[in-house]
Amino acid sequence: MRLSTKGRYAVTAMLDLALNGNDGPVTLADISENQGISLSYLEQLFASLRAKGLVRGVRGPGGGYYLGRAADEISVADVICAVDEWVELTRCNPRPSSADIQRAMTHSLWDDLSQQIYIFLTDISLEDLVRRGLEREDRGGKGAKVANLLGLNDQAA
Amino acid sequence: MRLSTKGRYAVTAMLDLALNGNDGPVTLADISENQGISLSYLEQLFASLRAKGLVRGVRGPGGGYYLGRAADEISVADVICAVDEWVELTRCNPRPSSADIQRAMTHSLWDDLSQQIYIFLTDISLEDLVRRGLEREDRGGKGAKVANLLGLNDQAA
DNA sequence: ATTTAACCCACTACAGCACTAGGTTATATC
DNA sequence: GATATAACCTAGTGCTGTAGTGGGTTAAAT
Repeated sequence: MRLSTKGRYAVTAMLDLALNGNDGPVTLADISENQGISLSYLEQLFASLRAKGLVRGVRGPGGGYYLGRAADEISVADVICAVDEWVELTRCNPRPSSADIQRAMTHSLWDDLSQQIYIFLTDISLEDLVRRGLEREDRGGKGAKVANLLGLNDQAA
Repeated sequence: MRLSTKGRYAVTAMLDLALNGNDGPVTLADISENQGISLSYLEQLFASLRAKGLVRGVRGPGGGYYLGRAADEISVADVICAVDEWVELTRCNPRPSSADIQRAMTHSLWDDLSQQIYIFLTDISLEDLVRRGLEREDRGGKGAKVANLLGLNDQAA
């Protein structure tokens, strides 16, 4: 398991789709402006996402991207794995020294942890994130929350 | 939250200390050989770990490193945060456009997730990892497990 | 026919990872 | 006290992956 800015970009872009995909497809140009990511970099990310069936592209004018499945059927782990492609080769020496054995020990313990993180992220869907975010908007609605996020409550917006 | 090979190196090195720290301090030279990490890189990592009090160095011959606290008092999050130092700057524009607002939305959702992962890793101690690993050695003891890890069960070791 | 926007490919600037190579200090041993 | 050990420190460097630029082509709507 790996967790980098690349994964974050992918997840936030997917959240963008989840939030705005209801009224037609979302263009990469929109996401690029929303998220402040370059268009071509997004194209690379979405090529990976598309290969895993996580998004569906619609060509031509009025086109863009939809989520490939329902938001509650796409886990955070799905998205991160799609763009990160870790191969994690644990090569085994034919004649292991005691150092090799130590390495295998700690490495296997790390793998356990990695597996636990993976399972954890598998259980969180895009829908979960969106709903949990919306739940905190009891008072004031979406605008107030965003304004609060931006630290705008005491100034003009 | 960030999760890279650097964090993995730090955690496996700390696990090395947890496993071998009972009979005297562990030298970085040992860890370097065990884990296949360069000595100087380990020194850099341990400088960070030392700064956070996660390890305690003993100088001179027979010296090395101990864990700074008991293994059940050191979480995986502690270790990863010590070496990764993510600053995560979320700058706010004085006059936010609708794109800024979209960005703040998805960014805050990501932060929620990041927070959840952090809490998750805070609840896992080095002791947990070691014990959980040892628990699977019911049959055959440590040697058999390691041999199995190395795929050695059918060949000479 | 033209425009839109997905889709594709090659190349490049940059940051952080991991290493190399030199030091200096503290301490145990002879 | 001389010596060896191993922590501790600093500067520099190659490498890998990130993120971007700049060109394309294809499919579909107008």
